[in-house]
Amino acid sequence: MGAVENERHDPRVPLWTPVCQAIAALLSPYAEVVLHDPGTDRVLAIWNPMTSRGQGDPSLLGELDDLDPSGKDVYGPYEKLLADGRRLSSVSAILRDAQGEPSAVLCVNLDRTPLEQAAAVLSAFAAPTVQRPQPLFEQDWFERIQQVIGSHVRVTGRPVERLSREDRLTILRRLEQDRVFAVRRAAPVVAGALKISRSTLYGLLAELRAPRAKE
Amino acid sequence: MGAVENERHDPRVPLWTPVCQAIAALLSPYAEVVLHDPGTDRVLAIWNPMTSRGQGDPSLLGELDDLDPSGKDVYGPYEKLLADGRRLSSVSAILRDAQGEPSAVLCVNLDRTPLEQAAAVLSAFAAPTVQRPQPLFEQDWFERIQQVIGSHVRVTGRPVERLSREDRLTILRRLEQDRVFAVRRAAPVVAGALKISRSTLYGLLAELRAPRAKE
DNA sequence: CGACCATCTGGACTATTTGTCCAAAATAGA
DNA sequence: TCTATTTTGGACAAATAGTCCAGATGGTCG
Repeated sequence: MGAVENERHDPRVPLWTPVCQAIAALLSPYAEVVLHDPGTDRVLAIWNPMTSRGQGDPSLLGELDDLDPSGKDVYGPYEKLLADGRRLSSVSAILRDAQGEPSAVLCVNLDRTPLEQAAAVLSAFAAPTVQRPQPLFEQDWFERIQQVIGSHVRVTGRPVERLSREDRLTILRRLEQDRVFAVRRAAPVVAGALKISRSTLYGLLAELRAPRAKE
Repeated sequence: MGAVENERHDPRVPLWTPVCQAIAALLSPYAEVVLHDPGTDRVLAIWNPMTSRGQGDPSLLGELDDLDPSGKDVYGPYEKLLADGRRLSSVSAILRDAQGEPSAVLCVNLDRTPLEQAAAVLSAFAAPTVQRPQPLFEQDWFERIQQVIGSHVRVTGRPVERLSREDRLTILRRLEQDRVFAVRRAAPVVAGALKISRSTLYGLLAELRAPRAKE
């Protein structure tokens, strides 16, 4: 930890330390508590770190992505995935000083993996051995694409070649909901099926995924 | 502990009592252990009874339904439903004397309800509130992983930490069949769930996928 | 105990896939 | 035809997937 000195005396750290420590202690060892400086976008302090981040490091993970100042100060819990496969539940909160000005951003990352494993063990314990008949899994993501597009074409009566922009957005919204793009190589296949270029595909997707950027 | 005059001296009861008592103690208070007489179809003894049956009562629940003497002596676990809605997992075993003759039938009935409730609590803990838009398609790949691994662990009795190389290959073969690795980011999750490194994971996978390289 | 074998690990590295960007071409409309 | 919008191909940048290997680990056997 290099740049410790110049932030050691940041008044915000001692201010929020008790809360953070309490949370970290309560949820240890499965939760990491991070205090960010929203101005410099760096870590002010961290308790029980799960990644290799330390104080002064830039805020990774996009924890501060879209903390729009409209309305709520608490975000999540939403899901995050670590490189090593752990699944986190994260909540963030904007901490304000006495004047109501944003002072720091608090993030709590809880590793859900052990809980989920425990749940799996418990629910499987002494359960009948007969396996569930396997939900077909994602064999059919390909068919699914055909299906969604085909059905839309049939409903609107427009052939794939001349669907409107809106049509395509609708279809993509649907495929996105169905998590089709969580399957490797699905994107180019969809582009092909829609007879549009990969660029366009990603453009439309970005539009969908953007919270409310447009308008 | 059940004991009635006219059967007090049945030599089978003292013979099997230690095992039954041990099982009952281990799983108490959620399991009932019953010792049946396959000849008279009556209860020889019962520990930790969950229903109102007692010693000498006729064997209810059809626990002895189809214990065909061909091959295995252990049956289940299969599911049973109690009148009050509790879900039981049951195993039965034919106990044989020194001559190999059927001596008694052991049934263990485990009440799964509290476990299932606990599992529900655990899996809900800190789960993202906004997620799960559509269970339509399979986002279940994660659960699937838990399921496959969990079931293997249960069957072999080995905890995840000390599965053998073969165990892991078996599990991976299964996951591969289920196309789990066609899902983005599945690999590190599997590695994490198996408690092995990403390297090892890919090594084992390569071994599986190699046509006939090994030998 | 110590050598030995098999396997696993962390990390560096390469390959493939995903996602972004932009200037130019295509298309739709008035 | 002229203009505004959208699409396209292709160049990049970023993220994931997969490979490789030297060293760590763990179990076995004399």
